[in-house]
Amino acid sequence: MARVSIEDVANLAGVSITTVSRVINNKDYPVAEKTKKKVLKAVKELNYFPDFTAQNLRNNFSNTIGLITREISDPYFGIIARAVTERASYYGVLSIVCNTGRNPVNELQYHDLLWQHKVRGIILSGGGLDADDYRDKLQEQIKRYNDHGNRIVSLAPQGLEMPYVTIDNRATGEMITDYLVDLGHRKIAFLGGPEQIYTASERVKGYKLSLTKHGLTFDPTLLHHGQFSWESGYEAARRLLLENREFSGICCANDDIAYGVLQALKEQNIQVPGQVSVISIGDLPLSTHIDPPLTTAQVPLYDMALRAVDVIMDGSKPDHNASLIFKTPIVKRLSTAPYISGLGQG
Amino acid sequence: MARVSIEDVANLAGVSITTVSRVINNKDYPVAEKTKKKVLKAVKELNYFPDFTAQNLRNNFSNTIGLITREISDPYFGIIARAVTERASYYGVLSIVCNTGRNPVNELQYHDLLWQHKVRGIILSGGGLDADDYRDKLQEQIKRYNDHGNRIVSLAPQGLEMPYVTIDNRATGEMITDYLVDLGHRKIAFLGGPEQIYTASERVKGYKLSLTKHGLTFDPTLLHHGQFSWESGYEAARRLLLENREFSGICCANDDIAYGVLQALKEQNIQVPGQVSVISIGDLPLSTHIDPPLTTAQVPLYDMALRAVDVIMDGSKPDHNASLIFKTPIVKRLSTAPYISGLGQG
DNA sequence: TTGTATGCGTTATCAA
DNA sequence: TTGATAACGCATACAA
Repeated sequence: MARVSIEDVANLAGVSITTVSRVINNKDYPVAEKTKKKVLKAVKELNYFPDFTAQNLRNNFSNTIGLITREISDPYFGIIARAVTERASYYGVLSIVCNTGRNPVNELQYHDLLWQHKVRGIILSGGGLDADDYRDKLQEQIKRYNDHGNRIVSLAPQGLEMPYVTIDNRATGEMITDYLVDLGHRKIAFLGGPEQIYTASERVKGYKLSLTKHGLTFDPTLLHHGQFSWESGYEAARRLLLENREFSGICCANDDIAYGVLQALKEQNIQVPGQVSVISIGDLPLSTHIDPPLTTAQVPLYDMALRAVDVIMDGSKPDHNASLIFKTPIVKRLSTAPYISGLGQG
Repeated sequence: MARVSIEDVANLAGVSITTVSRVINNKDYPVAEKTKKKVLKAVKELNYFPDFTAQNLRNNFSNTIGLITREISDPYFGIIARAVTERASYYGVLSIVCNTGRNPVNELQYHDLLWQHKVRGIILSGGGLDADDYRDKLQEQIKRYNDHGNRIVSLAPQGLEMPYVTIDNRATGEMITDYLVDLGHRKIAFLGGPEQIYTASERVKGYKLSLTKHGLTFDPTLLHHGQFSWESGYEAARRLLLENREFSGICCANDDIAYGVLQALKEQNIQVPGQVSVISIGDLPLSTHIDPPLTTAQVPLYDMALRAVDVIMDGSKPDHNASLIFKTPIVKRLSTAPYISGLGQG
C-alpha cells in the first residue's frame, strides 16, 4: 500500500500539486479561500502528511539535529537529552541520539552518519578527549559543518575553536575547594575524573589553584584520577582510608563520584559531615535524595542544553559563535560543615 | 559550498554514476577490479558520503528507527535508550528519540512526525494509557504501520494487538508478594504506580492474587496508588507510618518508589530489613548501591530493548508478531529478611 | 562489464 | 490566483 502523496491530495482537491504545497507550507501565499478549503479538506480526508525524506532532499537540510552522548543511561546525559529533545520539538525538528558508550571510535563514526543525514547541527555533550586523531577528525568535522552553514555546539570544552555552551570548569573546581577551605578545612582530597578528559583536568587545576591561593601545600597522595563513576569514588575513598591519609574534606569532580564516597565512608562508620565534609560538582536529582543530601556546585545542564539547541536553530543571532558560560552556584546541603577534626595519622 | 555528490565522484573517476552506486552499495555486483579501484579512490579523495535524504526518498524507507520514551533522564528509559541506540548502530540505522515528558499529546504528535520520517519502526517504552482517544490514535498508527510493512513494538503492555517484548507484570507483582509471604510476612503493603497505566494495575493485580492464594485478606489501607517516583514512595511510606498501619513488608511497583520508601523509613529510624522488609520491581543500577541494597525482581530492560530492535529490523523472522515475554528473576539483596515482628498497632 | 534514463515526493521558478 | 516543470541525489530497470 502506497503512502498518500501530495499528488493524491491534488487530484482529490482538483488542483495542482503546486497549490497544495502552497496551502500547506507557504501560509501567507495568496490562495483563494475556496481553493484553500478544498485542499485542506482533501488533506484531512486522506490523512496526508508531507514526506520528510522528500522535503529534506529538496531543502538540502533535514529537519533533525544530532545529539552525541557518552552514556545515555547516566542521568547526566539523560538530562541533556531531555532538554535537547524538548527544545528540538519546539523548533519542529527531531533529535537523533547517538550514544557512544564512551568509545571515541563510535563518536567519530556518528559524525559521518549525522553528516549524511544532513542534520541542522550537532550537540556534543561529553568533554574533549586529549587524543590527536580524535581531535583532528573533530576539527575536520567542524570545518565541514561551518562550510555548509550548520553548526556543532559543545556542552563541554573540546580544546577547539567552536561554539560552546558550558561552564568554567577550572573556576568551579576552585570554587568547591574554596568552599571547604572557608569552612576551615586544611587537608582536602580531590577525586577527579579521567586525566585525558579536558573537563576533568580543568577541575583539578582549579583545586590546585585554590590550595595555592590559600597557602596550602598540594599533597599528591590526596589527589586521585579515576572515572566519573560511583565505583571510582567508592574505590578512591576506600583507598584514602586504607592508606590512613590525613584529611577532613573531599572534593569530588562530579556527583557520581561523591555518591560512591558517601557509601564508602558510611561503611566505615565515618560521619559526614561530622568527621569529613564532602562536596562535588553537578547537582543531579539524586543529590537531594542521597543521605546526607549533597552540597554541590550546580551545573545547570538542562538550561545549557536548551540553549545549545537555540544556537543551532537560531544561527542568525549575532552571538551564535560566541561561548556561553553558565554560572555554577554552590547548593548548600548537609554533606559539608565547619572543620572540627579530621581523619588519619592520629 | 555544495556537498559532494555521486556525480562528482563519477566525474572524477571517469565513470557513470551507476557504476559508482554499484561499487558503493551493491558489493557483489560485478564491476571490473580496475574500475572499482578508480571509484574508491575518487570517493576517498572527495571524502564522499551518500546523501541519506536522497537514499531514503528513493528507497521509500529511511535508515532510522524511532524510540518513544516518557522521561529520558530517568535511568529506566535511559537504559532502554542505550540498548536501542547500540543495536540500531549494529543494523546501520540511527535512532530518533522522542521524549514525551509523560504528556500523551506529545506522544501522539511524535507518531505522526516519525511517520513522516519514514522510520523503519517505532519502539514504545512506556506502559499503555487507559484513555480512549489515546488508544484509538495508537491503534490507527499501528494499522498504518502494518499496512506499510513496518512495525511498532512495545516494551510494555498497551492493551492492543501488536508485537511486544515485555515481562509478565501480573506474575511479577505476584512473585514479589509471594517472596515476602514465604519469608513469613503477613501484613504486606503495596505501593503502586498510576492507576491508569496498564503496567501498574497489572502489578497490583498480582499482589492481590498472591494474597488470596495464601489466604491473606486484602487490606485496602495497605494499598497505595501514586507515581513511579522517589517522591511518591517517600510520601506513601510516610503516610503508612503516620497512620500507624500494621505491616512488616512493603512491595514497591518499581525501584524509584522503593528508594523513597527506604529514605522515609531511615528518617524514622526503622530498620530495614530488621523491622520492615522492602522489595520492588526493576533492578536499576542504583539498587545495588543504595543502602541497604535492594531485593528486587529484575526487569532485563537492556536485553528487552535490544530484542525490540531486532523485531523491527528482522521482520522476516517468523516470530516477528509474537510476543516475547522475559523472565523477572528476583535478585536477593539486603532489604528483605524473614519476619520477626512488624510495625504499627502495637 | 558499463551506461542511459526514469522516478521517488517535494519546493521553487517561471509563465500564464 | 493558479499551474507546468525543473531540480534535489540516488538506485535500478533496461539497454548496450
